[in-house]
Amino acid sequence: MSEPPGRSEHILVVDDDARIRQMLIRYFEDEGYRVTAVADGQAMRECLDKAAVDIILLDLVLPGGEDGLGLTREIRSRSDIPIIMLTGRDDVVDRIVGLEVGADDYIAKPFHLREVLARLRTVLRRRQPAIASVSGADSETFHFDGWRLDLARRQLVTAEGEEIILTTGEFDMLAVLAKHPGRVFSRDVLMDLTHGRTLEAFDRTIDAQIARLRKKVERDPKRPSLIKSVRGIGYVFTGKPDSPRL
Amino acid sequence: MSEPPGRSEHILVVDDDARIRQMLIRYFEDEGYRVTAVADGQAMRECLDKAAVDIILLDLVLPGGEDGLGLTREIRSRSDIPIIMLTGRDDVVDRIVGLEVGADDYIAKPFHLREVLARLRTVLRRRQPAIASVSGADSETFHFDGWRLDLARRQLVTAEGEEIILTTGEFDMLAVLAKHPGRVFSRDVLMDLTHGRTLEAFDRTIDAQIARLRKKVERDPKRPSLIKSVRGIGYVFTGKPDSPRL
DNA sequence: GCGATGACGTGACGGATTGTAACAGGCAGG
DNA sequence: CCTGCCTGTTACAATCCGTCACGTCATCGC
Repeated sequence: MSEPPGRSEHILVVDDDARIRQMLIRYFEDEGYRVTAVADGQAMRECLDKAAVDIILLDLVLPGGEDGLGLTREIRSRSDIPIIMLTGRDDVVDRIVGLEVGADDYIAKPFHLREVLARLRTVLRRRQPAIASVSGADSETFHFDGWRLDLARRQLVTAEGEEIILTTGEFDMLAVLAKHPGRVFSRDVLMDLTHGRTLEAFDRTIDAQIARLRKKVERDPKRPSLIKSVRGIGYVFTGKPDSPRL
Repeated sequence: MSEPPGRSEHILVVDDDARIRQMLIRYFEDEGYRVTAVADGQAMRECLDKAAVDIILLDLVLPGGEDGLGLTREIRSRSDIPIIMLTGRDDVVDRIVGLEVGADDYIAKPFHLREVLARLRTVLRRRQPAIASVSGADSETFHFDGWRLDLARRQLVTAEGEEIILTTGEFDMLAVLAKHPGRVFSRDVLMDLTHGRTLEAFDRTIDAQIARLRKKVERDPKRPSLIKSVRGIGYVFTGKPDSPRL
């Protein structure tokens, strides 16, 4: 609750909407933070070059051909500064991609200022490992049965070196499962993690997506070896993790 | 709904909202569980120190600077107690992080009590290798009579290298038995371990499942050599463990 | 030994769960 | 506006497995 006495945290806001910048500046300065607000990626770089920044609030969509995802990747390539992404309400895909690219959290617009404050404090407090494993430059690549699943490039390559083209939804599903081999995911959890919404009764969305995914990645979709069903529960990734880097 | 005879599972609830604690206590005690409910991380530690706990329901956000993620990490660093995290509806990030940090499952608030019960039983029954399996410790493979039972991949391979396709229920049954060669399991225990529920009178569920399993894994199902019956008691796994891979 | 009794094996049935083809709405790209 | 891809939905097929029914077998008292 109390401020760190020595110095206050420095927040960098990147958003092209002047009203939002103004609103965030006012609110967080009232809360005792130092705030710098800029409108685009170039100004962001300049700020990062000359001032110490503790956390970045980054709008996902920016004018001038740069978007938050690219900027996040850029920042992550050389720094661990916590990043909270501001996204549209329903950009579930972007959120997941954002996390994979190295953002620490996101907040959907429109947001309540109190919520932003809460998330910001959480991220600052949490900082350390958490997503840390994700933030490693290209370390987010999974190897199993000779296959390679590259989260950054969003591509899947077989043991024979052939790339398998997956749709966005298929890739997200596979990514969630492959990240936790041996873990049984319920359909609820899968729906939440891949779609950001809750499962309705008699909802076969997950099943259909799994079937389509199996048709692409399983040698014999009738006898899956990578993704197995667990009756009454959900699905589990049963690929055998290789020792990475071979 | 009779009590599990010997002992009941001990649930530790960690939530700062007294109403939620009260609600969970009442419901789970009615269901025959023992419940301890505390409000913060410190109380949680004290409880863990002095009592045996079977599963933890952990609120993600807690007062006093500690949150569920940190506590989960802390618990995981020294124990495998199953953890179910209680999260706000939209904290997708925290859920993902939660799973990565080692939680076994999560439930979004507000929740239905029946749902909590279902998840809890699932987790208790299927204590997941969670992150542990990622490290490549493939100790979760059993070898007997030249056969190989791979728990992570959920597959059974004969001495001739042929895979035998088992259903979810068959695999779970075989896994329980094969983990403890020579130990006689009563039907009650098998029902509990494979279905998470107690055996009703005149319930032939286990027998049927054993019969189906034998038909797939026994050379001569009439004269079983892997899974033998113990009249009046239950079943015992009599496969000869090989020295695992030399 | 012999029938009674109870335990176990197992085929069959059907409700529930899962697989999947087909369709259509939505959306991006032209 | 058209076109093609993606994906949620629907309907139906396949599978799983709890239950029932009946047959066999072990055990026991006589």
